[in-house]
Amino acid sequence: METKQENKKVFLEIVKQLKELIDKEHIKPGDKLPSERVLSERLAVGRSSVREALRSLELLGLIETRQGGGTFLSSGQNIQLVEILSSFILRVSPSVDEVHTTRRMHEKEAIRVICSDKNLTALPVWESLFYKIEVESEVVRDHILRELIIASGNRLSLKIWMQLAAYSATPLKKITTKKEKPILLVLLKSIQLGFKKEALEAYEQWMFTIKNNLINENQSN
Amino acid sequence: METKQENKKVFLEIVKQLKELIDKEHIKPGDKLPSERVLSERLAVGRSSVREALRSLELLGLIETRQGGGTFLSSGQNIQLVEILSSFILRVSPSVDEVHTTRRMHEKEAIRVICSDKNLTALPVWESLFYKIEVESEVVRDHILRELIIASGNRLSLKIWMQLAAYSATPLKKITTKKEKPILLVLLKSIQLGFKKEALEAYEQWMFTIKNNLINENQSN
DNA sequence: AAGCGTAAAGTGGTCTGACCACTTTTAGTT
DNA sequence: AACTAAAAGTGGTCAGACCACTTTACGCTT
Repeated sequence: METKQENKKVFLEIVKQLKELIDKEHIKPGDKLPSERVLSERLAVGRSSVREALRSLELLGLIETRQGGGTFLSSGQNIQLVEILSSFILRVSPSVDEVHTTRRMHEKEAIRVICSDKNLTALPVWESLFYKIEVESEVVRDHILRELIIASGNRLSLKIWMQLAAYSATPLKKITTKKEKPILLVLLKSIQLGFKKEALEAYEQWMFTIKNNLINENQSN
Repeated sequence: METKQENKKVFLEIVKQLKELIDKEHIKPGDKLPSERVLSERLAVGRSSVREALRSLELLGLIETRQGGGTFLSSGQNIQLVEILSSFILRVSPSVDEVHTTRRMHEKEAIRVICSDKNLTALPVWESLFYKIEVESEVVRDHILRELIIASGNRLSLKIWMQLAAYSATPLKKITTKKEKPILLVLLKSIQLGFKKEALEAYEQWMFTIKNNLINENQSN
């Protein structure tokens, strides 16, 4: 009677136990999971139930399966997710513009958070980026943005952003020295000083520059 | 030899066919899907394969299952997704604070977008909310926030927000007349006038009030 | 004829065993 | 030591059997 709370579906319970097993056995992305038959024995459930759980995780892109080989903890991204979710839930796949707007939202918020926290503005990564931009000049844009969001400390936001970034791949990935470089330096310097307003302005300028670059690219084609 | 491209896994193929079936038969959210046995016959596959596909979609929250009742196309939210995804990918489930911060981010951005667009500030829904708050006083907070994001026009942001909102269910769902009401009226009025700064300030005040309410609630226990 | 209660049918939940296709390992031969 | 073929391991799929639960249908009572 009192066990009604625990009366979850078995395959969901397996998903949960699978996660615990991964943690406990220190299975890392790319590593092999126990075979279906072994799992079914260890968890004392039927193989079909194990398969239902594994198939679910596969659709989510969390594991990869090779027939005859085994089941492996996934390492990379999972593009199917976005596609399936959007085709089922939204019924209309999100427009390019929506993805773009949403990822920009997360980036701007990261800047706001960082500028408001002295511990974050003093992070060594800003010096590092400074150096890379000024000397190497071969920095990928998304890398900088990623660092911003990582620094903001919101891992959930980072995860969402990575999904969006993977979805809206930018044609021009690396910075163009001429115009972008000075703007980026202003952005980073503003961040280091905690100048929120200035940082956001530089960010907007940066996005504007990127946009113009894209237009020029398209025209030359 | 040339069929190697189509050599997809059966359960993925079923997921695809299931989607087509839903479209073709005009199955709407809440409607019942054919039974597992029927599906297995119609698609000429084993019932276990059908189940693997259905269980996958269930984990995604796209369908709901009632034992003895049937399988239904999901209508509402799906909590599990965020939880499972984050627990597997992030390896650390997002803290309550992260979920909270992220959903607030989307709410604030919606306010910014709305205030910057005359077409949006003039939306009839603001009058409607105005009326509900002032007269009925029984409005659910999340409902107001949801309208904000809907109005902002970013369906993707809305989708993400709904996930987060479902995850961080607020104990106090309805507005408390005494303190919140005037703040909310300021918020809505500011939006109608396109006063971005004032609207955001009112929003922050609102969140502050809610936070205080929660603290008081906890103390009285 | 209407209402009710029970039996039957329908449906998801789970397990078992079997077979196939493919990969990895093992063992044996050269 | 290198190569090859057999064996073991593993995922992929199917069929059948029960169980627990819900919905439907039927027959009885009123």
